[in-house]
Amino acid sequence: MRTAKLTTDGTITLKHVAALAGVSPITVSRALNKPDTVSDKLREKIERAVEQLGYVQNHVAGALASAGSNVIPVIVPSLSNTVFVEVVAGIQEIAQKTGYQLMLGNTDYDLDQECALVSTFLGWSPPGLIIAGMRHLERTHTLLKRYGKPVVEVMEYGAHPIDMNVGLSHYQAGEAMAKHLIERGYKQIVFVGCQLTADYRAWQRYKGMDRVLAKAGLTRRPPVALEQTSHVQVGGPALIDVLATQPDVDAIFFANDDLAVGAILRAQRDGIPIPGRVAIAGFNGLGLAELVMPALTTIVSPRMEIGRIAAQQLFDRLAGRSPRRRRVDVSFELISRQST
Amino acid sequence: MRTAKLTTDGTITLKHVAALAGVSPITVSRALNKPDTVSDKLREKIERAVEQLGYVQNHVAGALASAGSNVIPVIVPSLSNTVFVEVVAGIQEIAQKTGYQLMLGNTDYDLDQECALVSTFLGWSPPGLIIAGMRHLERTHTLLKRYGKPVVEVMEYGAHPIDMNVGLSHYQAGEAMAKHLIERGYKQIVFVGCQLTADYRAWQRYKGMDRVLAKAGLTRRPPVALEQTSHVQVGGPALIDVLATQPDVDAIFFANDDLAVGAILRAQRDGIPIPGRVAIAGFNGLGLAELVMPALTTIVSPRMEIGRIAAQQLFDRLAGRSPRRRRVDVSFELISRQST
DNA sequence: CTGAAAGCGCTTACAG
DNA sequence: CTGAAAGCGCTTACAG
Repeated sequence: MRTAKLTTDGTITLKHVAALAGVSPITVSRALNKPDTVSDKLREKIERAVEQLGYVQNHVAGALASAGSNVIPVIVPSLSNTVFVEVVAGIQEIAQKTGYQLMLGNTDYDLDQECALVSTFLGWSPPGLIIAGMRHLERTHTLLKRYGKPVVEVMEYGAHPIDMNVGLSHYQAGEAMAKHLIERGYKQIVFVGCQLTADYRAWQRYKGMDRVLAKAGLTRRPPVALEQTSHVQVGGPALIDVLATQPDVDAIFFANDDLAVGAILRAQRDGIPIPGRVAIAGFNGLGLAELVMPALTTIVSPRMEIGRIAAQQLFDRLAGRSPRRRRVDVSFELISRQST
Repeated sequence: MRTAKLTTDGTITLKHVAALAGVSPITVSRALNKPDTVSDKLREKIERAVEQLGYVQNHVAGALASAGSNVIPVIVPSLSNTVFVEVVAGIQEIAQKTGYQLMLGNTDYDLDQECALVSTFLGWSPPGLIIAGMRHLERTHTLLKRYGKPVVEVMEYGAHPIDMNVGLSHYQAGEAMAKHLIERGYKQIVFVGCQLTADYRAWQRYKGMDRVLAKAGLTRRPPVALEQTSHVQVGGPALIDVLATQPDVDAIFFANDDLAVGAILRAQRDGIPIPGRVAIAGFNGLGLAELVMPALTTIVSPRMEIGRIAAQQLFDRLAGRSPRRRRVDVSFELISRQST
């Protein structure tokens, strides 16, 4: 028997509102969820009752009864990387506008963790889900496939999405930067990144670069894979280290702008001429890239836009509109500046 | 009648698992939620059944039945500001460890939006809630008070928290920086920030600074309040503008490091000597601050730590432990570098 | 250690 | 436009 408890904890429910307004709970539910289906007079009376009692709708009960909620899980590998935060911000922007809420999961680049998160999140019967990346455990894949509701995989653009996909080809981005560096006359090019095993998108950029170097018959160096988490502080020491251990290197393609900016600031401090001694390129297109000296050559990825499009695709589907394209390549732009 | 639907959409429920394992649904529920209370034999049988059917627990139903969930709403004013993201990351770190999920809300510095978010979030019967800031609408305040579960207000440290509070005094931070600048011999000091009406924590820093200037008998200038969103790109133009319109200014206290770093990079580009022509100070303690030239004097706020402590306090309370202190002043550290 | 009953607070068809 | 009944899928006491 819970009746006693109900009386005790004083939760205000639909029934209370209904009683005060002198209507049935059903009518209250309708007045709240589909205002048009209720006469003006009743609606006003109900709104007053809601106000007076300070009634807060119980979405848990609502979700159970209607087998659906308006909470969208978003799963990303990291929050310390601006890139994912910006994607989340883009999703947020659209979600909030459309009346959806976000549930945030962070995998820390761990696929088991990702699987656990997906499983938990699906238990909330979300109307859809957004997840970063296209590499998942078999089990994660199965869960999402069987789930049967809209899923958007974001960040990279790939061949076999679970459902929908918004991103860019990191492989092509790597190719583009390699071509740029070769055009500028650099011949001894090395890739420097952090945690390249986990951050396989950075790895894809390396592979793209490597392919172009191979085709051009240039020296192919193994990537410099740093252990630390990527951070602006890491770029400087990495630069010094590369110059010491591989003195013939004439260009460094950093996995992201944070590292590259760190390297440029360090070079400036130490009086290492960029690009005279070594050229430096980044990836992401942070605002900072054009402010440092020399300004940084980088590839701009439209992160907010990825978030916005992903959310839009999801909500289009939820609204019954089928999105124009199931897969969206947002592409990228190489911006050549003084650092190369 | 929903039975038909159940059969149709093929959702796998506790009942299905129970049937396959040859036990009652209650036992399955227990095996999943309180494994110790079930005999090993049954538990294994049940786990196999779960695996075989690919059963995903329905948390919505669970939350309704037990009147509680493990999803914690976190409400912040912005996601484009690193500061809040870091707090969220800190919360995440602890939450994930403890088996809680985060529900993310973004108010865009709008108190009405904040109120709407609180109301919606409370409808999910969360076990607690974390919210940035201590200034809310009356209605928001009432909702949270009446809610009766743990609430942590983060970012600033203040006098009358709704429940718990973790942060630092921005007023004191402003005072500290003003004292530092005065000690260094600067006399014409101005505060520059973005959207100071909405970002009232920045405003508090200004007020703290202003108080110290007043006490020292120095010129009190109105703060330069920029309209744009705060961003590293905004700092440079702001610097140029201040030097042009208030040429006697000898020190600028920027509302945050992004602006200050932007200013320093611009000064470098334009050959404006820092701190010779004008001293520059920031707030936050970003990694970047010590890399620019000259290195930036700033105040370090322990953002991740705020998130961690807030989450810890919340979970302590949820676990029945009363946290050591209801209010935590995480304080700050002024780091004096070459820019002042 | 295991199970039958009741209930969580809503919404969804179905009538009127 | 409004309402009575049934049910969403779980968990919480209470027995055994």
